[in-house]
Amino acid sequence: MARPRNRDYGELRHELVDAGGRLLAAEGPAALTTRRVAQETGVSTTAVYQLFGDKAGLVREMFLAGFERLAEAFAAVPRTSDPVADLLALGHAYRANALANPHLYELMFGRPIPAFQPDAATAALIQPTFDTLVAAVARCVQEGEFAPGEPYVLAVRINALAHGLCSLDLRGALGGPDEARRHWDDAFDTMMRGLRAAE
Amino acid sequence: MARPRNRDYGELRHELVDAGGRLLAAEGPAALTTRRVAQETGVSTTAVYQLFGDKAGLVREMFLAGFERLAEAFAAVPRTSDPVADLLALGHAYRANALANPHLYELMFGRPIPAFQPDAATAALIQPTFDTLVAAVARCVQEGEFAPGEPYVLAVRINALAHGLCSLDLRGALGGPDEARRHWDDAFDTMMRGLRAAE
DNA sequence: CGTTGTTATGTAACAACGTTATGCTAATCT
DNA sequence: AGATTAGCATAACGTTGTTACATAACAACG
Repeated sequence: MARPRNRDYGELRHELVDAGGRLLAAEGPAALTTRRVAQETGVSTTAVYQLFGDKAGLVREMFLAGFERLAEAFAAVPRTSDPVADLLALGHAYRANALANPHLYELMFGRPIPAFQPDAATAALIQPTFDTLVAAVARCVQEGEFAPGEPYVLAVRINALAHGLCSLDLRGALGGPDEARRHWDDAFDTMMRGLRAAE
Repeated sequence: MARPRNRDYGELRHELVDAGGRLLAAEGPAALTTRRVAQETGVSTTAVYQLFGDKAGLVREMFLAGFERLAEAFAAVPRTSDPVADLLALGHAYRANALANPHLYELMFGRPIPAFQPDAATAALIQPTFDTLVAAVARCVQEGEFAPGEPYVLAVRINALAHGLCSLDLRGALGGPDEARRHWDDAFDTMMRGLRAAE
């Protein structure tokens, strides 16, 4: 009856998201225009609207791709017999991911493109990434390293510190690379000390 | 020989910054256009360019006004004999300020308007606001409540946690108002525990 | 007091943006 | 093979930031 609808699953979709990712990483959110994304991919802007509805739809895909990358970085962190060390390793993976692509990090945790704001459905899709952190915290509690507490709540605490530090770092408020790294490690030391079970 | 240049110090300047602040607070960064700001003030867009150079110049002024407001909120926090309680009060003032005007908070600590990025000179102007926090931390160290440490470094740690929590809160990731408040208080309890001097 | 040089401001236009109406192309089903 | 319809390009619309131009206001000088 009709031409097949590879609309949602075509590879053009992936190419556009990829081009958008490259543009964002290289030149920042201001360079992320539908025209440039289309041009880089060798198609017209119409493709973006056909495949994603509007620019926010494309950005939404880039947003989710960012979280997938973060989830992969988390998955690559080995699990040892020291739950606290594992938690700190997760933190370093989070930090490395942020520093590797600052603009993408801002897209994931800030709001550099006013037209895009993750809705509830989108927010739900990134929950698994956060759950990795919750699980690592739960291990620390179960093995008696942390004082008793609901792992989810403790994870929020750690997440807040991590995000705050990355945010300051990307703004250049933490000094040079070495100094920034020291801030990170020392801040997590303090946080771990606060979470530790009483001796 | 010439007309006086009230260019930099006229009250029109203040009116435009004010109108921009109202627009940002009420409708968010997408509504902050030079045309609307000019229209609200009853002048033409040219005035913005004459007084501020470009849109980023106007936004820069709004940015600084935001930090002045925060500094005032900090100054209104009374100083008691309990330095840790005073520090926590400073934190609550920070939080209240963020929740009172989320869009302004994002302008101050995020990057919702790509055209505006605070340069080094602008960043230097907001240092005094941060110094208030450093001073409060220094008291905690001097009076033996906190373990010895450089106050500036400890303040960064606290600032990171505060910003991370506000950021999550404004994104709605902390649940309802009561739950968000509990997250804040508990997170600061943990941080204070980590900073405390050994008994 | 009028001329002159400079500033303040409005008008109108520019390029670039997000978006959409229109229509051609080509792939699939009957 | 012909009909049907998704996929995409062309070209336009309205809005954005910005600027060239013109005009009006004002202070200093003759």
